[in-house]
Amino acid sequence: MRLKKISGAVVRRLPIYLRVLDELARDGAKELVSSQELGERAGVSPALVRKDLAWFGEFGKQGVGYDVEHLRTELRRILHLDRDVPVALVGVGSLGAALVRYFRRRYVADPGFHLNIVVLFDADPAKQGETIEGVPVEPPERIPERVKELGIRMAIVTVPAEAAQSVVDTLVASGVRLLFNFAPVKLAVPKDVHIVHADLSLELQRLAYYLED
Amino acid sequence: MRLKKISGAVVRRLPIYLRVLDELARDGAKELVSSQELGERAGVSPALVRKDLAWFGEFGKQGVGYDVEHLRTELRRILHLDRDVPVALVGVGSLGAALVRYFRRRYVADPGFHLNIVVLFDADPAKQGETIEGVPVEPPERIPERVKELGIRMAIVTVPAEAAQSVVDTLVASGVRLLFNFAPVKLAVPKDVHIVHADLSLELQRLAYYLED
DNA sequence: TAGATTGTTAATCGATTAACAATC
DNA sequence: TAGATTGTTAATCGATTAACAATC
Repeated sequence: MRLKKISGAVVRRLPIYLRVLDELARDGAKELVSSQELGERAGVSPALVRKDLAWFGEFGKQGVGYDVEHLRTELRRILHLDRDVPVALVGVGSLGAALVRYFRRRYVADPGFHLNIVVLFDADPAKQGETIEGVPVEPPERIPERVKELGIRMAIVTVPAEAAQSVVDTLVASGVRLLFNFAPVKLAVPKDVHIVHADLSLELQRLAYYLED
Repeated sequence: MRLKKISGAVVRRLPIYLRVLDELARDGAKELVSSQELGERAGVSPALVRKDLAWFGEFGKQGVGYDVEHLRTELRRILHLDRDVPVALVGVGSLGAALVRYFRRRYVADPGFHLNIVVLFDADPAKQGETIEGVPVEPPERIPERVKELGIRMAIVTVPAEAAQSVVDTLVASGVRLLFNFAPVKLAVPKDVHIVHADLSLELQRLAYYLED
């Protein structure tokens, strides 16, 4: 039940807070954390930490701080990371394959990481039937069928730029609503579909701006 | 000569404009582009396009628009993408190797893409001496020496989280000022060092927020 | 109780949009 | 010239910070 629309800037910080809480829980030194310390570790001001969390409820105790375990549980719930989320990846080139390894290993090693790549798609027949980290590669024609079977609502797109829009259309038509796109193109999607762009070339180019002359 | 400090939000949009101009130049249909069309293709309002560009000079003609080739040249210059920029990559795991392939192929295929990965470093002796896309892998001990020899001011960091801070310290001490970091940690660096974080797990986790309940 | 820290409101800051005179 | 579009200023919007009463 979300009363107000939470801004993207706030949502972007939630996983950072969660990561800090995971570290605090792992080190186990303290059961409580203040907005001061949480902010310091997350790279955010204490006031903003309190304001961000207050959108979702009253998780702290005045004069005391936040209970690490409790806040962790709440943040996991808010982020829907309290249960497994099946994810598809389309485009098993070197970047796609690297991401499968990266996320699958994380999933296996970390019981708190509920994002699970369960199926891969690639148009290259030579790759179909292969597995990467135990996950099978299937032909793109099977996207609608498999997405429905597996209840997939999130997908990673690592196909070449020319193929991206058509792959995304198929994914969206099949019911996928959350996309993590690595193709260097602007994608057209319905308003209820969320896209995060990881445009690595743009990021590297933007760094070049800061080269001193 | 930069009179005002340009905000990060503006800098982030410059490579997007450049990409749109590259597309327009490739298609070759028009020599002129309006802030209206440039904005539409870049996903930005026309007013913001004009305001962003105006920070750097007067590139347009009233009543006419912007000359595609001229604006392209100017943006390349502003972004320091008018000449080759040598880049190092540290951490040749599957993600690092995938990025080398991705960026090297782009560099070879696209004469306008001046970001060139010229040296790789990895602590694994089994990888040292290997090459990826023709680029040699060397031991991290050689970072200071090679960075100086090659005049490197930009590096991509794809080492495990535990190793990231120490690698970054070495890079910075060797003269690197621009970092593209894929390790899921906050890094401490001097004020004159610029970091772009590509924290892929955080991005995927933030998408999960939008899973409907 | 006294000290600490939250949750929240008001003030500030910065970025985007609207509007329009200048001018091609 | 008339129409179009820039460059720029003022208005608006949204996000962050400062401040503090509430309260543990």
